[in-house]
Amino acid sequence: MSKYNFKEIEKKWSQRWAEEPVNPSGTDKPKYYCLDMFPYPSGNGLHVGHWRGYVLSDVVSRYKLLQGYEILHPMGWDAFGLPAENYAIKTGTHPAVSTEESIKNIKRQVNDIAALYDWDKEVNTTDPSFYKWTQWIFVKMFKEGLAYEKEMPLNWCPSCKCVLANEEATNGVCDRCGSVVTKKNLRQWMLRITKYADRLLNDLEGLDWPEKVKKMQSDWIGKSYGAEIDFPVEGTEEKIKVYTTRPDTLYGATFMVLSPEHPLALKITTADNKEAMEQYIFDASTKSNVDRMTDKSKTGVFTGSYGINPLNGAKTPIWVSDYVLADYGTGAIMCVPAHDERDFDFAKKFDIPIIQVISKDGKEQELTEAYTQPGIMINSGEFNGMNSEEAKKKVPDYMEEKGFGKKTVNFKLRDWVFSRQRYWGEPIPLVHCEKCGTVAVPEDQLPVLLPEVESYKPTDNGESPLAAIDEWVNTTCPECGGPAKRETNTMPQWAGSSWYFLRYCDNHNDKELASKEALKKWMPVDLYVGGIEHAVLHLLYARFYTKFLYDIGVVDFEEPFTRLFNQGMICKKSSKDGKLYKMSKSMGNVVSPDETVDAYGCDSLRMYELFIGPPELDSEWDDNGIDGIFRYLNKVWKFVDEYKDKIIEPTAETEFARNKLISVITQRLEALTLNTVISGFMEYTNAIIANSKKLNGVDKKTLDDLAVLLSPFAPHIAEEIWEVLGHNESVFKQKWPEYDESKLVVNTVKVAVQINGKVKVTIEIAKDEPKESALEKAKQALGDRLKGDIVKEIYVPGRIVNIVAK
RNA sequence: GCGGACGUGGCGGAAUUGGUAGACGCGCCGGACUUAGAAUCCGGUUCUUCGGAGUGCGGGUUCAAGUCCCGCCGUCCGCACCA
Repeated sequence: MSKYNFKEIEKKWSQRWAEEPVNPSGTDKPKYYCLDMFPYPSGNGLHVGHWRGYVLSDVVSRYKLLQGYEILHPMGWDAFGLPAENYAIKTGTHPAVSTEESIKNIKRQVNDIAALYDWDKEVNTTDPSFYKWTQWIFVKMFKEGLAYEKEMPLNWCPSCKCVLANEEATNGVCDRCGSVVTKKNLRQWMLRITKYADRLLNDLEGLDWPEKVKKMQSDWIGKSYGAEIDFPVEGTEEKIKVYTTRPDTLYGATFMVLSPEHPLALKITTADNKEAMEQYIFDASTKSNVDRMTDKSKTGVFTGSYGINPLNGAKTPIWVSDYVLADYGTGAIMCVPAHDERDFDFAKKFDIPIIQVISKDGKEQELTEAYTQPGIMINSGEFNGMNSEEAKKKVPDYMEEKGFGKKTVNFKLRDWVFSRQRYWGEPIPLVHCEKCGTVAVPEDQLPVLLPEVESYKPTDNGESPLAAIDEWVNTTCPECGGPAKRETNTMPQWAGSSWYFLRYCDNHNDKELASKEALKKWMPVDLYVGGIEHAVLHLLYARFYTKFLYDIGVVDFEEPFTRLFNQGMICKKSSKDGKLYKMSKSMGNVVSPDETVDAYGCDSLRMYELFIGPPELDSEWDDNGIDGIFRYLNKVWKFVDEYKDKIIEPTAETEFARNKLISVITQRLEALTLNTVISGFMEYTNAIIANSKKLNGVDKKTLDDLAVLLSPFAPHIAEEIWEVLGHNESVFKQKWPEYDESKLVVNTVKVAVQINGKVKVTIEIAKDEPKESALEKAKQALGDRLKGDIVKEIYVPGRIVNIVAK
């Protein structure tokens, strides 16, 4: 008897597939585009956690292949970024060199997965033939007025020495390195993503994405409906525009607050408050995001001026406080302490009057905290007695009529800070000319190549290392031919990944980013698999890019990713403190796929990656867990070896087992409950083996179908078994087996018999046993355990008998 | 603070969506084979005082609840003064 020699089998088939790909391109079959989020080619290589998503997407790809689709399942490298650059600073190695080495190593590891990747379709964001088009898209955005330069206080990471987009600085820390982000006033390139806010929000609805991700995006976009209202400043010509979502509370406004950055903050401050105000504004400007967020105690300084409430003429003191954000709404608010928690805190601290204007029952109460619920309007002149939800609509109408304000919409989403002060990124293809201003590099001169530099070190003054290369910086203006200087900032890491999925469709094209036909054939992506960490960043940017390319007629769809799947992480107990962490070098809990493949083979690792737990949840790596899979594959191997020459005609029971296996695997695979697919394999191959023992043989169809069903999961052993069964053509040229529902019908079923809902015995009866006789048999089986008067009898055919007795 | 998800044996996890809780696997226990071990195979494995009890805790709806409702407790995730 031959042994399951996985090393030999896997070597044999990986060579065979390299010679003759099982997924030929250019067919007229329907398409299926299954995409992995492409990795950053880190020098650390892959661990078994990285495999998880790649195995999942490959299983789906191979399943679709067997269902008759032509598959696009590509892989590439998101290779710009800081680790290679930091390594260059330390060692002097050019990032391009270390990146290439990392790619070579990771590619070797990725090949171990035995995914369907067609390396002819590979993309690399740092390849000039790729970033030419990254720059081209930027030029298009620039020409459409979507890219603009602006000086403003920005998130600055003191460790990366680089500005960060809002999305990269959540919780006030740098997304990449965890350093506390500070503010720095800098002139930077911005992308007008806010122009797309409504579309980015509305189009979420039609996507087959995890609800969690959709919610994170819609929260990030943060649309709110409200009103802008003008408060004249008493004794001046100035007006302060405030934004509020609670116009119904306008009668309760007892003070106003400007953000420290508000242009009027100092201007309307009276002489005796000036010094304190200057100090406060200065302190606020040096406060980090983290401090501003974690310390929620209210501080502020009175300007000495008053605003006039346009609705009732009330005089409201104007304060300056850092709890009001400069870049949201108008940077100024009207404050209603009775109905807003933050305003309540502030009013209590600075002893400002609190006027209740909404009440639960229409009566005024002693408020110990802000009342934020809807209710009945009080103390509100002509609006008294009205429901506050109605007043929310009526007050803005009234204000509009009187010319005091208007209804508006606001978003939390900010424009995208797009320039970075680092070396290893795409140069922004712009030229600054004294005569012509800022000019885009003509499209036929792209790409603007990244030049060689002497030092990769970032500077503290917010300048890119590129700024030091005079011969590169100094150029001629493409418009007037006069002297000009190149833009020295580079693009953020996200630029290439915002459109790379388009390039896979037609990666050798040097005329366009991809041809219309290729895009039409493959896009949009049918299934996109990757980690939840990109819920907002990459996925939001990619959607924005796609919508822009749609608007300029490059693509004919508005959403790039039809279905999204976020796989969970694989964790392992740390050797340091015994607690569960995601795999990382620093926690000492990394399991290398190289060693695992060496010990158990690729097929076992692939199946264990799926078996480890529900694919969308984090799972714990168990060093012994893979043994169970390895035993299973050995068992299958032995079974085929033993029975391949003992072929019998199918019987009702072999047909039942075969059809059951097909139905279970297919249904669970469709639902992507892949952990239960594997347990389904174990359960029903056991049934098949038991049958075969009993009948001393197996029918041919069962063996064949088992090989085909197994092939997306354990491609090598499936292919080998398929050959052993006497077939010449690859198993991947076969059709996914279909099951016959009628073969799954059983005549007798085991039914639980309950007394008062507690199971006492089980009986075997006909599937469609009539109620009368089912109850009769149930009572018989219960015998004298059934006591008291029968109150009710329930019979669910095929399921349960329940007798209620008192 | 606000929002969301989750809580099932020693462990990872199943449960046809209200119908026999613990599938499948790990681990463990026993047996076979073996000089012995490894591997393999077979059997057992929620607890139990053998009456029963049991899906974080307490209530509720129902003939029937892991599943639905209400209230707690705990864990994880997202957002974080967005007016």
